[in-house]
This record gives sequence, C-alpha cells and structure tokens, in this order.
Amino acid sequence: MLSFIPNVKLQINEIVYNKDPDSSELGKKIIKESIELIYEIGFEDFTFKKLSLKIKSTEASIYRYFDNKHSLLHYLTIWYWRWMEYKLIFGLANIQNPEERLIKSIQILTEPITEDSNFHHINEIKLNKIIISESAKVYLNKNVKKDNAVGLFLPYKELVERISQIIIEINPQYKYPHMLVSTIIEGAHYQRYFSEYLPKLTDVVKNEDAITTFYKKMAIELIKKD
Amino acid sequence: MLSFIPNVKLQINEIVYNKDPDSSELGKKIIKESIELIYEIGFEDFTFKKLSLKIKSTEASIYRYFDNKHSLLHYLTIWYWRWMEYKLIFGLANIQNPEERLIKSIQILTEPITEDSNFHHINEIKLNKIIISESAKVYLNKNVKKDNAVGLFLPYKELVERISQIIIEINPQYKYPHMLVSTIIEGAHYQRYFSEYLPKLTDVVKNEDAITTFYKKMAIELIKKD
Amino acid sequence: MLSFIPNVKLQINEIVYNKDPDSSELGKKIIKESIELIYEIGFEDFTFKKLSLKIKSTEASIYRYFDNKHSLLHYLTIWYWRWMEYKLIFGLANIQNPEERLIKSIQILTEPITEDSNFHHINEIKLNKIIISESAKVYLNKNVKKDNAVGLFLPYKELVERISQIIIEINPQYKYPHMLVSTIIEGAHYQRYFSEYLPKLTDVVKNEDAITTFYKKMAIELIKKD
Amino acid sequence: MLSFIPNVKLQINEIVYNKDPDSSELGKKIIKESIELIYEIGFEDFTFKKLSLKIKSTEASIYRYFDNKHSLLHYLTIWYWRWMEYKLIFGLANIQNPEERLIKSIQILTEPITEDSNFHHINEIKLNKIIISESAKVYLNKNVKKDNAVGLFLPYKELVERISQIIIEINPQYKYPHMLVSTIIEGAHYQRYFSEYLPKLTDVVKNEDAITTFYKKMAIELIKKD
DNA sequence: GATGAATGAGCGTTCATTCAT
DNA sequence: AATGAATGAACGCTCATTCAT
Repeated sequence: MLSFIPNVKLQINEIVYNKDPDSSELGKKIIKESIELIYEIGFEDFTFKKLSLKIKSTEASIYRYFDNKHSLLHYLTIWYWRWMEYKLIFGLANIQNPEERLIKSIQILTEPITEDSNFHHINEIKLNKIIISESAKVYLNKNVKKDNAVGLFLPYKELVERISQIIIEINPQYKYPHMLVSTIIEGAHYQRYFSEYLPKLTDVVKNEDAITTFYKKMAIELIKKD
Repeated sequence: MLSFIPNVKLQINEIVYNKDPDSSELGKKIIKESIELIYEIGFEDFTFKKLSLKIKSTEASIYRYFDNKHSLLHYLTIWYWRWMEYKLIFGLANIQNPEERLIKSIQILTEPITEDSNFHHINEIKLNKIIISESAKVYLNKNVKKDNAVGLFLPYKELVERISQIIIEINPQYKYPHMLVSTIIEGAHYQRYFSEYLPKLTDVVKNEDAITTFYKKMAIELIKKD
Repeated sequence: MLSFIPNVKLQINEIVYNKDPDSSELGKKIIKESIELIYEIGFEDFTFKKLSLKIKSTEASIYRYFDNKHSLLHYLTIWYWRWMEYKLIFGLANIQNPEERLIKSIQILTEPITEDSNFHHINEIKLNKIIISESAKVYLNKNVKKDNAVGLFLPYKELVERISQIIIEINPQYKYPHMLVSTIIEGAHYQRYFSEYLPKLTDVVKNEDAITTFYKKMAIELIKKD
Repeated sequence: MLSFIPNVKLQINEIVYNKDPDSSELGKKIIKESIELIYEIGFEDFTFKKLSLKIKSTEASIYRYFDNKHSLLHYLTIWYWRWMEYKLIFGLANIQNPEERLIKSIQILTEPITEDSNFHHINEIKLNKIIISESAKVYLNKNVKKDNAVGLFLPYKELVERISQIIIEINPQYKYPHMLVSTIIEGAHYQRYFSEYLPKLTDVVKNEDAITTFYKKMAIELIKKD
C-alpha cells in the first residue's frame, strides 16, 4: 500500500542512540528482535541480557547502540510516530477539503495497523501493540522534563500539531484542538486494548469499527460548536 | 467536604493483601509512606527495601501485608476508585435530573483533587498523581487476564458502569456509553499530566478549568446525537 | 503384629526437645505432620514456616517443642532406632540359638517396613524413607562431635552393639563385628534407595528379597572365618 | 605416583557447568577454594557469597561457571569418580589375574587417599573427605530422577559396572555384583568417617588398615559361594 | 501454653555496566 | 566494531528467631 517511496528511512533523533541501529546488520537485528521480545514478555521484564541471548550476541554489543532499555523504547516510540506522520502525509496527499482531511487523519490514527513492507526489520503490528501498552511509560516517568527538553517527544507533538492545524482551519475559534487530538490518539489506543482485555470498559460492536467511528464523531461534533 | 460520614472504611478486595493494612498501625504507615515514596521516586524505582527504610521497619514486615509492590499498587488503585465512587454517590445525592447528574459526575471525575479528611493516612492529592502516572501499569501488563479474572478491576469497571447507566437514561439509543466514560476518565488524567509536563499536547487556558469544561462538552455533544 | 504391648511410648533423649512432643496434642501433630512434610519435600526444603502452615499453627509454637529443624530430625532418628530396638527385642524373644538370632536380627533390620499400629501419630513407612534419605545428615555434619558427646547417637550405637554381641557369641575371635553390622544397616538402606532410583547400582531380582538375602549371606560368610 | 600421564584433564559432563572451570584461572580458583571452603564449613553452610569473599571475586562471577552450589558439588563428585576410574585403570594395568585385579581394585577404592600431583588445583585428600560427608546429598535428593536422566551419576555407575565385570569374570554365577561393589564403596566411606567421629560403630585396629582388609575379605568370601 | 506480629540477617539471583582484547 | 569476561550493586524473598500478649 505504501510502496510508492522505495528505500525510505525514518529520521530518528540522534540522542537516543550511540550508534545508529539502521547503519548495520547487528543494529537492525537489535531493533527487530527487541520488538519481538518486548511484545512477548513486556517492557518491564525486558533486559539487554535476554535480548543478547535472543540475537546470539552480547550485552556489551547492544550497549554500543543504546545506553539502556529506556533509550531503546524511545527509539521505537519515535520511529512509530515518524511512521504515523509518514502514513499521514501520504494519506492526505491530494485531499483539499479540511473536513475530509481531518476525517482521513483520524481514520489513519485510529484504525487497526497493517504491515508496511517498506521496513523489513520492523513488524508494525507488534510495534503498535508495544506502543499501546508501553509507550506511556516513556513520558509517565520521572525524566519527562529532561526528555522533553532534548526533544524526545517532538515527533508526537508535531503529529498532534499537524492535525490541530487542520482543526483550526475548519473552525478558527475552536479552543481545544490539541486536547482533542491527544485525547483521540491516546483514547483510541486504550479502547483497542480494552476491547481485547477489559471489554467492560468499552463497547464493541460487530461488523463495524466502533473505535474509529466513535472518535470521528467526537471530532466532528466538538469542533463545530464553540 | 465529605466529613458527613464518620469513620468510613473503604472495602478492598482481600486478594491484594495478605494482612489488611487498615488493621494495624504498621499497616497504615505502609500505605501512608508508600504513597509518599511512589510520589517521590516513581513506581519503577520504588522497592520494599526503600519503603522499609522510610518507615524504619524491615522488608520482611512489609511482606506480611503485601506479596510484592504490584499488589500494593493494586491496593492503592482499588482504594482510589472506591473513594471516587464514594465521592460520586454523595455528590449525586438528591440530584434527580439525569443531565445534571452526568455533568456533576464528570465534574467529580475530572476536577482537581482536594484532601479528604476522613482518611488520615492517605494523601489524596498525591495518590491522584500516582494514579495518573502509574495506575495504567496495573492493567497494561502481562497479568491483565489473571488480574481481571480475580476481580481486581471491578471497582474501576463498576464506576464506568455507574456513569454509563446515567448516559443510557439520558439517551437509551446511545451506542458508546462505556467508551465515552473511559475515554473521559483516562483522557482527563492524561490532560492533567500533559498540562504540567507536555503543554504542547493540551490547551491550557487561564482562569478556567479547561479540562473539566472540555470533557463535559464532549459528553453533552456526543450523547444527544445517535 | 506388635500389638502385644499396649500404650508403649519410646523414650527419647530430652536434650533434643524443649517440650516433649508426646505430651500434648499439638506436639503429636508436629511429629505427624513433620514426617509427612519432610517425606514430601525433603529435609533441605523443610522449614518451620511451612510446617506451621501445614499444622495451622505458628512457628513460635513449634519453637516451644524444638529449637530448630535439626533437633526435630534428631528426634525422628532417635525414635526410629528406638523403635527398631523394640522390634528387635520382641522379634528375638524366645529364640536361643545365636545364629538364628543373628539371622532374625538382619531380617528385621533390612526387610521392608510395615505400619506399626501402636504409634498412631507416626507413619513408619514414610519415616523409614526419611531415615534412608536424610538421617545420614544428622551425623555427616560439623556438629558430630558435640552431638555425639551429648548422646544423640546412643540409640544407633546401642543397636549396633546389641547385634555385635550376638556375633561375638557366635565367633568370639571375629574382629570386625561393629563394622559388619553398621555396613549391613547403612548398606541395606542404600540398596533400598538404589533399587528405586538408581537400579544400575544394585541387583534387583524378581520374587525374592535380594537385599535381605545378600546381607544375611554376608554376615554368615564373614563371621565363620577369622 | 600417577605422574606418568602429563597434562591429563578429566572430562566432566557439560551440563553441570555453564562455563568450564578448567578453562580459566578464575574457574580453577573457584574449584580449588570451594573444596577448601566446603571442607572447612560443610556443604550446608557453604554459599556462593562466602566463596566469593574467599576468592576475592563476586557471586555474579561464580554464576558464570555454576548455576548453584548443587551443580558445583555435582562437578566435584563427577571429578572425583572420574579420577578414581583413572587411578583404577592405571592401577590395574598389566595385571591379568581377575582375583588380583579385584583385590587391587578394592585396595584403590578403600585405601586412604594421597595427593595427586597431576591436578594442581585440586586437593584430593580434602576432596575425598567432602565426597565422604557430602556426596550422598547429590543423590539422596528430590532431583535424583532428573539428575540421573541427564547422566550425572554415570561416572559412579560406570565405576561400579567396571568392577562388577571383574567379579563376573571370577564367578559368572554370582548374582549380586553391583550390590556388593556399591556396598563396599559406600561402606568404606562410612567406616572411614566412623573411625574418626563415631568409633563405636566400627572396629579400628592398630597397625593395620582394617577397613581395606574387611572389604577385601568381604568380596572374596561372598563371590566364591553362589 | 499458644499465638500473632515483627524483625535482622542473609540467600540466591539478576541487572546494568565496565574492561580488556 | 564486536565480543567475552568480570564485577558492584541491588533486588526480591525467606529464614530463623524474638517479643508481647
């Protein structure tokens, strides 16, 4: 589906890594297998020791790429939001009408993830599950201020800003565009999770993607007032 | 504000503790100081060793009450939601009109927390910050299924259900009451956090509680359609 | 089989216990359940904590009877050898011929154990398995000298002496009666164990109790020479 | 005495260690000092912590070699029996007569141990004392079946088999060769221990090695009958 | 005499990290 | 650049034991 740009490489803030994992086979293996491993055992139980066993290398080698497991999670999170932005840009290409652009944006942000063949070493479906379960841990954290200061949340903030701009275009008076967008993004993540593990907290309806429908309606109804 | 019921004691599911912390001075101290400590250093860095030093006791003594730090966090989370329910019940007393009841509910769920003098050993303001930053960790977790099966999320689910019922009363056709309520609860938590640490993700406005306003409007606008 | 002496009570050296376990219901329960528990999990993993849970009492209560788990094992071991002596005395009653007495003795010492209904709170079959697997630990131990000095091994030594006397009666010139007897007792224990778990170290023969046969022959052949 | 084979290295089953202790200086030190320490304080009180202090290293470093103290004891036990086999093979070299071979075998198995200069980092005298006091703990144990299944007792069983073969050669009708050999080996160990700590259980005679004499006679007398 | 509560000490293990090659 | 080896520090937990009632 997104094969129109061959050999893309998403730009990741250099401060999360010591050596760019995209620059070597070992680096790519680290990314690929860390997604696999975090998906399997969760971030809390994930250690460089276990990862080194999985990739049949050593902890010392992984340290060459990342200072610690939190940096690695930052890397994955940034990659994910850059990838979302990339999907968004191409998804909105040639759509002029702002309402349509907004709806399409929410569609992209909240719909179930499918594999992207452009990035061989990354399983986007598993990465999405990791982002849902673990990514909040990168900012619900005693290091937020420092991490924010060095720009680790820029990709996420830029994405929110990008869609907020569309909202402002539709209704320049609307007072809470960022609040709305971040509520939708985080909300959609939670609802996907709840629908799998805590269904009493959501409303799953057959033959329809209730989550996407719900958040589209939310955007439309809230923006027009104010 | 809630002083009208003297000596209340919130009921906590017995399976999260070995010995009821509310049954002894040491137990209460464990709760009081764990809130303090998790608030200070975060749940990830929180250990029974550090807590034991803070309460001038030993790890072994804490183990008499809780099997591990996750159980303790479950205890705090359950206490928090039971307390919310309790605040809700009294906040809604004598209000008949369902729209009013819903608005009042959202008010209670999303407004800033104030101290409750009924529970001396619990600092609700700090506990609220903990719930915001850490409570997701109790269900974004490899044990969700097991924990859910034994009823650890009941208090949260019952709270969501309680408010969903009000929504249904207002509009029996509305399809997504639970999704709406859980989006509001989680969303409000996130927005409070963002407003402090990641303001670009929210829209803070002076002289107004934008968060409460935003989520009230959300409920009203979404329910009437459908 | 041994029911001819009603209400016997085997005398145990007082220094292994603080309070005679035979003097109270709790004490008997401690003995009964400790046999059960050591049989199940082995002496190394056996703790007063686990025992207290099994008997639905507390560690502190057990301490009133025994100072530590080693004392308890001593108690069981002493009881076992006193019980063996008791079986021996009655087994040899009215047999005059020393050769016959020796053979009967070895029979009793090496044959498979059966339940003795005189001691309700003791399961002799399980106790025998414990003695086989664990009793060496009471003397292969840094406290041998001290334990020996206070008489903890007297019951075992007296049993060996008793049978050595029979050997001397048969052949006053025989130089190694104690070595022979202790070799037979320990050997028979090991062979029973090997036959169950390490059969390559023994020679199990169908329709015959090879172990008893082997050690009887050993005694006969060795004594007559010298 | 056994210096005729330079640079021998006894083969140890790889599953008892993570990293071959014979492959590094630290590894050899672990073996050397663990023998020293177990000899001093006994296996029950022996911990990796204490060993790490003795070798001025850390527990973590020892874990690189052995998973736990039981594995280390297995290592020592296997080494011991392989060393016995090695002594046996050279001790029997050029002896043709099976009776002579058997007597020599028992001599080697039951005589007091002397140092073997081929293995610098191993004190065979102390190791022998350890084997006497502690080695039974490797099989009188809830893991016997598992340990046996993975071959941990092979060296011992092979040694028993090797001597059983000699017995069969002498008297093909003899029914209990393994029982005899294992009785002799275990018995001799016990008698050495008894002679030091519990003399009433044995018969020590001056100017003679009673233990060796006793077990040689046992073999001769028992085999010829049947 | 029996029990409930509390605790000091230490065990076994893993983690994150560094060093040397 | 990648790896193998080593290690300091801490974690989670249990044990044996004592104290107060």
